[in-house]
Amino acid sequence: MPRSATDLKPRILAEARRLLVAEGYGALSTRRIAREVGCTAPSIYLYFANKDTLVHALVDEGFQLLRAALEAARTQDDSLESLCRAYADFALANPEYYEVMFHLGTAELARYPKERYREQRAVLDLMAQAALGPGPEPEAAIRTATLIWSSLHGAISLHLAHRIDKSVRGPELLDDAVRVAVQAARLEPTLRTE
Amino acid sequence: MPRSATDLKPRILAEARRLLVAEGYGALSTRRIAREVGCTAPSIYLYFANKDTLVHALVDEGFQLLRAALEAARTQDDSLESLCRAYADFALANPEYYEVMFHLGTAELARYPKERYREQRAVLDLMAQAALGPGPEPEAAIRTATLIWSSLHGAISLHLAHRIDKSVRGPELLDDAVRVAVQAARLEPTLRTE
DNA sequence: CTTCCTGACTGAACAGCGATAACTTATCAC
DNA sequence: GTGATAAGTTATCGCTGTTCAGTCAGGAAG
Repeated sequence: MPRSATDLKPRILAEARRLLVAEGYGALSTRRIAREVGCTAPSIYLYFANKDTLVHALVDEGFQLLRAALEAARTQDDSLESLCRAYADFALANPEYYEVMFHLGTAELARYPKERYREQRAVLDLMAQAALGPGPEPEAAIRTATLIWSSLHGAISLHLAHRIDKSVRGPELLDDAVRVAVQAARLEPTLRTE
Repeated sequence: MPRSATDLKPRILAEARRLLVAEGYGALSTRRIAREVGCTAPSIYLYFANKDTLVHALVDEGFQLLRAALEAARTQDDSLESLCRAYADFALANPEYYEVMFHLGTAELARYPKERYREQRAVLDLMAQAALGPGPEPEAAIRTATLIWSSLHGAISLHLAHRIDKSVRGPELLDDAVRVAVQAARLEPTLRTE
């Protein structure tokens, strides 16, 4: 067996990704990844400082995928609604990614380096542009985009966790959430002064 | 050291609650609880089938607290807005409870017995009543209430996870989310047919 | 050809986790 | 007193993330 030139790092990452998607976050253990890849657990620490940084790499991947999905949607239909729908579709199509991106416990999440929040910001900026255009008030746009985002995230999050009453069908709720988000964008300027 | 009559079960539960609130979900381990209580880890299994059921007991506690908070708010001001605000206040005042109630990983969450979703339903019913009153269409009320709930939950969830852009102040976002939720309740009947 | 170094990798180990089985002990009924 | 029952223990299993000392291949230098 050749020692080097195995390019272990991408193989570890690939296996982590595969395990995440196939068996969920709970199946992500350094030893399991190592076994699956064909090396020993300590080898992982040659390429990742700890398990957190490995998981964070997957989080980053998730945000890249999400951003790509949103940008693809925007080239087809540059409306806020289509953007929201693309966001929801991404979450439903990649629940494991969405979980690792947003549902890590607050403790794990706190270890995610703050600078990388830029990835999220980029996603938000897409929404902000769609909501208000590149207007003269970027702060208001971010505020509105955050509101839209949180509305979407709430419905998606409850839906993925199977916490929605059975009499409320998931897709309908998501449709409604998108509509509410769009409405929120229109109403937001007037909400505050009401 | 007296053997029996120590009433271990409530002490275990109390210590679990204390650890959850003081150090977060990550600090909840059977061994830690046992050490803190002054017994050994297997003793916990005399009163709880496994760690899940212990955690689920805390989840139930959380829902009871939430429900009590909502009902208290309703006696003061029977409006949807005050109910939403009470919900948000509960989450911000008890972030650890909110985390254990809603941010358990999907795997852990799937083990929570479905019958106990009634607790959540009760909370939802409060919102539904406030939104539409005890009208003739309970299904529509539940749908609207779910929409309101998801909007609130999204903003709270992102806020508690510190995922809100620093230019958007948390309380403002929550205020906006409450307003959007209230608007959603008013608009919901017309959303679908738009 | 030998020596030495470097970098990749491993085996063994540590502390902690949830959980189980087998054992001991205290209490109470008879 | 004796036996049953319940409560709590010790010891253990298999798992986790992580560290450390050691091993071994490949290449460079002499």
